[in-house]
Amino acid sequence: MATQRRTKPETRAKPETKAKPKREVPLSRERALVAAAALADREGIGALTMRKLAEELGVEAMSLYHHVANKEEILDGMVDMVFAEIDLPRSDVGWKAAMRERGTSVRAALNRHPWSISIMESRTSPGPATLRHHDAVIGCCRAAGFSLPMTAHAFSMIDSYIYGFVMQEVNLPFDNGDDLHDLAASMEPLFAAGNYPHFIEFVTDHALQPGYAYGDEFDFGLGLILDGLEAAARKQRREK
Amino acid sequence: MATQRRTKPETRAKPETKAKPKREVPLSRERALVAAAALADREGIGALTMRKLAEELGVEAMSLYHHVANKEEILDGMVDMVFAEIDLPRSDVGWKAAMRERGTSVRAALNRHPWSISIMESRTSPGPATLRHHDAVIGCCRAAGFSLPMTAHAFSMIDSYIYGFVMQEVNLPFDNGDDLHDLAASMEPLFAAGNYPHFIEFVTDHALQPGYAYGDEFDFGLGLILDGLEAAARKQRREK
DNA sequence: TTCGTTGGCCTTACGACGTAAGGTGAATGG
DNA sequence: CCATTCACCTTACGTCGTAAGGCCAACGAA
Repeated sequence: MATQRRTKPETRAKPETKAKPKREVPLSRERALVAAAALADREGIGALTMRKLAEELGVEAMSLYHHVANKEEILDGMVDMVFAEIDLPRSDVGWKAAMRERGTSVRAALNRHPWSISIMESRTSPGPATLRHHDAVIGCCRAAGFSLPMTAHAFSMIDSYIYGFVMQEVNLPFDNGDDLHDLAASMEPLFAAGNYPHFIEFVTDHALQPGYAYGDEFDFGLGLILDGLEAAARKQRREK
Repeated sequence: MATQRRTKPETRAKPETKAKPKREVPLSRERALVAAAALADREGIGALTMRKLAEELGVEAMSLYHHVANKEEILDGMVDMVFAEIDLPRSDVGWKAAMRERGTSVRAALNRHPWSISIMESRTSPGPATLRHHDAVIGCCRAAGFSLPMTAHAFSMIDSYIYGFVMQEVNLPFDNGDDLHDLAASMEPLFAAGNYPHFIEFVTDHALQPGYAYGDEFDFGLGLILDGLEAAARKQRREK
């Protein structure tokens, strides 16, 4: 019938000969989101522009708008992709272990994609993976016998802690011991005046000591929160 | 040297007669920062541009660069202004009460200036008010007999929780019960498919109930954390 | 075969943005 | 009285998100 079908091998075989090489795989919302996340991982969220993203995909900027409404939608999609990476709480262990693992997984995902925490906080419409994640967390609490108010407490508290922790962790002005010492050196003049005595003691005698890593604080806090929630849940059950 | 004359009365007396009315109070870093914060409070951080800020001050955009190096420096200064608003922990009450009050004050300040949490996380060089605040918090813990590691735990944990909580609180897609119901209505199609059963139960049977306000969760979590820290500090002291 | 129609991608253009470079004019200090 | 200084302005550049519309290959129907 038609002279040229999409599947005709010759037309596919030598795309380079044409001025406009036919794309073997067409642009799509999914391809755009994956490329956007990869670009943000590699060069930072500030480098994610519609033009750069398009270039990455071998396309012009405006072509993206045939698959997403605007840049906001890309950011929304990226956040949802991060949530899709997070392990849902397991149902074959107690709620505490499940929540600990889930929290660790959230932290890991947000650290793998440091841009995510910064765009999460301006996004307002959760995607399906996000909803699935929230649903599983609530389900985990409910399965453990938490009342709805107690579930709200646990949900709010654990996630607040994780987000706040990662927010600080991701933005530490150093990535290793060397940077840390450089930073300390650069703050010397500030300290010279004798201000901030407790802060300087804390930094020099503790944070700068070999073996200290801020990230190690995470487990302490998460454990303390889970223990506290356990006690609160028990107490509430007793009073009921 | 006399860098600033400004006090000569006649020159100041009739500014309106000139084509270029002489500013009665000259531009300065401080005026710029105050105006920037006010503008961000009023129209959101997205509306804070060098041109709008300048206009606010009756000046052209480039004039700002005689008082600040760049926009980053303005953002840094704004964050420090917010820290300056926060009550330092009192020293005339126990550490727990002091920390509770301080936490409440932090939350209030961050809520008064919803843009602050979003720019805090990209800022890396703390200003004097920020350092003063951190110093006071560390000093409060130390005065209560906390070891340096315990101080690190408390500091990290409390602030992570507060920042994470405010980050969620500030970005709730609703400001009141009406918005909340609108939102719920808009999510109806998502729920119709029977997905997210726990989430929907949680929202309809708890979060949407009259009298529930997310902000009320704050005190529960802060209290639980402070109780947990108290127990941990006591235990550590016993083991020492 | 021919011929509209469709739809994926491109071109051009606009009004923001941050800010580099250099100008201008009034107050200052010699 | 004049040279200097300095606070503020003008102009301009490159980049951003994206509106509007064009182009062309692949298709369905005639």
